[in-house]
This record gives sequence, C-alpha cells and structure tokens, in this order.
Amino acid sequence: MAGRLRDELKKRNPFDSPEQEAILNVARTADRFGIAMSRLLRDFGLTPSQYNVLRILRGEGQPLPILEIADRMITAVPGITGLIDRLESLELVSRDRSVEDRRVIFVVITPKGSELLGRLDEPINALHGQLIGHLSRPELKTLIALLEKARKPCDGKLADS
Amino acid sequence: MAGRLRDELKKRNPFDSPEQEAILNVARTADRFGIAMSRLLRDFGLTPSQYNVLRILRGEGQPLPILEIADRMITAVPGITGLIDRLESLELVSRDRSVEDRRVIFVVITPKGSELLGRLDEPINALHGQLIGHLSRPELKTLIALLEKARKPCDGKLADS
DNA sequence: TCGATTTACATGACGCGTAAACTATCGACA
DNA sequence: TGTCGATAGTTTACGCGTCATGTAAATCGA
Repeated sequence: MAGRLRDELKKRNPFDSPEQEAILNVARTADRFGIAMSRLLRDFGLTPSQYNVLRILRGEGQPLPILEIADRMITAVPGITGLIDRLESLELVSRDRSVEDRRVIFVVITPKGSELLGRLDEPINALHGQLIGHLSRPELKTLIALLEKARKPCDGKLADS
Repeated sequence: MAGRLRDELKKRNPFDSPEQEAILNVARTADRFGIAMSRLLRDFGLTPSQYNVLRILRGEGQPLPILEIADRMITAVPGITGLIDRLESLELVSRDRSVEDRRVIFVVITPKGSELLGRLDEPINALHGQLIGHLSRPELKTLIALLEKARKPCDGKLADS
C-alpha cells in the first residue's frame, strides 16, 4: 500500500495527471461546443437530442425502429419514448407500427421535419467552421485520430453492458 | 431510392466536413468518458455534478459563494440551488449565510464530504488510467494542446453573453 | 431619506438521461 | 392449446440543465 507515498505527494496542483487533464479537456470542450450548438438549435425550436434524432432519420432515409434510434444515440431506452413523443407532437416525425411484428414501432421523418433539417444545414455548417475553423486540416486529422484512439476501449466496452 | 432523394443525400456522406467529424468525435468521446465516470460515482452515491461541486470546494479549501460555484461549473445559476440542496441533505456540504452581505450564502465542504472525496481519489485515478492510459505521454500532450486550441474562441466568447 | 436598480439566490416548469418495473407481442417448446 | 422466456416500448421516479419569474438584501441617485 503506497498510501504514505501519496500522502507526501499530496500536492494536487493544476492536475493530478496528464490523463486527468486530457479527460477534463475533452469534457470541457464538448460542453462549450454543446452550448453553442444548443443556442443555434433553440432558434429553430429544437433541442440537441431532437436534432440528433432527425439527423439519424434523414441519414437512414427510411423508417427506423425506436430502439434502433436509441442505439445510435447515447441515450438509454426509456428516454427515447418522450423524445419521439415531442417530435411527433411537433409533426417532425411520425410513428408507424409494423405489420409483421406488432411490437416494433417505426419512426419516419416527415416532410416538415426534412424541411426543417434543410434549413439548418447551412447555419450548422457555418457554426462548425466558426467553432474549429481555426484548426488546420492536419490538426483536425490528428485530433480526430487521437479521439478515436482514446475512445476505442470504451466503444468495445459499452457493447456488453 | 428516388433520384431526387439521392440529390438531397449526395452531399452528406460519412461526414459533411472534417470540422463536423472533429466536433462529433469530441462529443462522442466526452459522452463515453462521462458514462464511465457516472458509473463509478454512482457506486459512491454521487452524481457527476455533485462530485464536481465537491472537487471545486476541496480545491478552493475555503467557503465559496453559491454563484461562484455555479461560475466554475458549466451549470447555469438556477440549477445550482437544488444541487447544493441535495449535497446538504447528504451532509457533504453546509450552507453558511454571510454576515457582511446577507444575500450571499457560503458553501463549505464538511468533513464527511472530504472523507468521501478522499475515498474517491484512488478509483478515479485508476479509471482515468483505464480510460486513456493507452495513450502515450506525447499523445496526451498533443491531444490536450489541440483541445485547448480548439476551445480558445469559445472560452473568450462565453464571457460576453 | 426615498425610490429604482442591481445582486444573490430560490422557485416552478419543461426537456432530457437513467434505472426499475410494467405491458404487449413474438417465438419455442411441451 | 398453454406456458415460458425473450424482445420492443412504455411508464414512473429521480437528478440535473435551462428559462422565466420571484424575493430579499445591498447600492445608487435624487
């Protein structure tokens, strides 16, 4: 037990370790970016989660089961219900029960939803540029590679639980 | 697949831009790390926000006004009240109204809170190592530098709004 | 000294993430 | 047929972030 050693090293200065510093930086950066995205989306009456769902549906181009949507987001199963509820009440998506398996409920993006997404593409792209446009292409590539490498153990680990 | 639809989808393949890919990677990585942290903290009866408050209080080493705490977190002003409420009911912090300015409420970490934090240091450090211990020191340094650079415009920008 | 503004928090409502328990449906097996 | 277990979604309950308001105390101008 190296408890005594740690007692002497107890100087918790700026950061305990480079690992901690990196993790806190990831969290902080994600928060900043998230805040900026939220503000933009709010002007269009959407929350980030709602936007996320619409993006997934557009990307797929066809109806998706609700749990499939939940899978592609970070959100757990129960939360997806209310999310789809609100999107449905906004008439941006619609539910459609499967005929083959009546347990399955497909979700489709409506024309209104697609139109809203279309209006968002430009501003979102502009915001992305504004947020990290000051990084060079090589820097972006390095950042992306490091983040993917950092996340690799997690990606595998979440599958089993 | 209608031709019209393909026109619409044409420009949005895997990612619209490296900027978008980087931003999504930051968000995704932060989510993964956050989930891991949440699970660990839950075993100790804490939420990430609560842990954050305790860390801030320990780092400061003396009573802090509530708004000062909110400032150091990402959380907005209104939410901090209930957060402190719960921590207080757990007897991990205590409120202390200022005598000079009776509007100000100081928050202090209790011995029980400090003790809980102390028990968390080891597991948290271990988790950090587990999460990104597979990155080399130079890689960590690069990642930290890139994230700080990426965030720089945001850090300045949040002040004004 | 009086009134208006500002500051420091609290409150209430809503959206969302998460765990736990429930309903409904499907498939398999007796 | 009937039951049993797995699967798809929902409901419920709680913590938390955020906005809009409200309240009490300090401060500033007239």
